[in-house]
Amino acid sequence: MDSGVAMNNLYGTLNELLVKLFNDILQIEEQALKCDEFQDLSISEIHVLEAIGLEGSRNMSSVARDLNITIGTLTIAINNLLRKGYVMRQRSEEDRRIVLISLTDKGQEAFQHHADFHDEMINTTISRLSEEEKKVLVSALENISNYFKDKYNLKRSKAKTEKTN
Amino acid sequence: MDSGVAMNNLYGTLNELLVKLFNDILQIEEQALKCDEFQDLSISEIHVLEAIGLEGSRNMSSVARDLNITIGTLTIAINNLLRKGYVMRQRSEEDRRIVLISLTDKGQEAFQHHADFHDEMINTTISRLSEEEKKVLVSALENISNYFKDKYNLKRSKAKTEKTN
DNA sequence: GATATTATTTTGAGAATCAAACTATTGGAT
DNA sequence: ATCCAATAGTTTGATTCTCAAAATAATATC
Repeated sequence: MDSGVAMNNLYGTLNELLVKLFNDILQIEEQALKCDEFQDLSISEIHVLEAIGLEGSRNMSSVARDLNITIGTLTIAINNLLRKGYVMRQRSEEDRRIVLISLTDKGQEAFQHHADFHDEMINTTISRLSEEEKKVLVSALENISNYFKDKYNLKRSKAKTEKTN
Repeated sequence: MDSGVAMNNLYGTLNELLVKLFNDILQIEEQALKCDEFQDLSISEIHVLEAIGLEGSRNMSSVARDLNITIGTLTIAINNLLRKGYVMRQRSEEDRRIVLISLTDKGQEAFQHHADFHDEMINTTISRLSEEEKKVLVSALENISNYFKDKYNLKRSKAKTEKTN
């Protein structure tokens, strides 16, 4: 609520920092993407590539579920990624209703590029923190995460290996 | 999810936590919004209300800059918020080119509702940390934030020290 | 074989966004 | 004073992301 009590500026500081970091990361992800050879990919599209993953083919439904978008939305995204040469689409032989999608070589490169960005961001962050800071940071983030999970019952995207088919 | 956090696997833990938190926060913000009386507000629109703020009027340019959107985009958002009764719009008397926008009572209530969500999130996090840990967390986040700001030259949205309430 | 179920695509619509063209106002320079 | 450049916003046209609902196609069930 309105937290009228004392409220040393720790609260304000922390709130500001988190909001700032959140905005920053969104911007950075966007920026890190656009600067390179994969300029024709949007953030959403990168997330689709991420969800498809490097290992083999996945069907539309499971990928859409992981991304928390409808299959219709995914169909459109895949159409575009297909046109740009990042993914392949083929029908399953066993069950011809099912559409299997997978990354092309180009798609795998884009995937890797994005993964590298994540790596660098995390590694650089870690390297700048003391051992104690690392512990506290992880513990604080776990706290927030658990609090969220309890309080709102979230649909978590891809928590498991998702081979239930 | 192990809370033991072997430090050698810190990278994976942190990466996972961040990705998870990101998805969560987006979903929760949406959800926390929709559940209540302000169902006709989107996340983007709430962010506009946030940027306008409780204190007096602001002009279009500065709000757009804070939100990292074009003035044209903001014009459209303001048109809708006006129609729904969340904001007021009037031209400045001193310089009639300038349009001043501010929150109506209803807009202020929506602002506060969103601020409460933030409050609760932060307070819950803080309350589980010791004094020492609080300091460490702030310092760690500041460290990361500054690194980002330096490395990518980010357009920062409103870093003003404002108190919620 | 008829019907129900499943997997996906298509269609129609609505936000959010941008760039570029346009309007209105102000501030200088002559 | 008048004309021109700069500034502040709005409008327009287009694109992307999204959903819900209708349509299509394949499989499963009875």
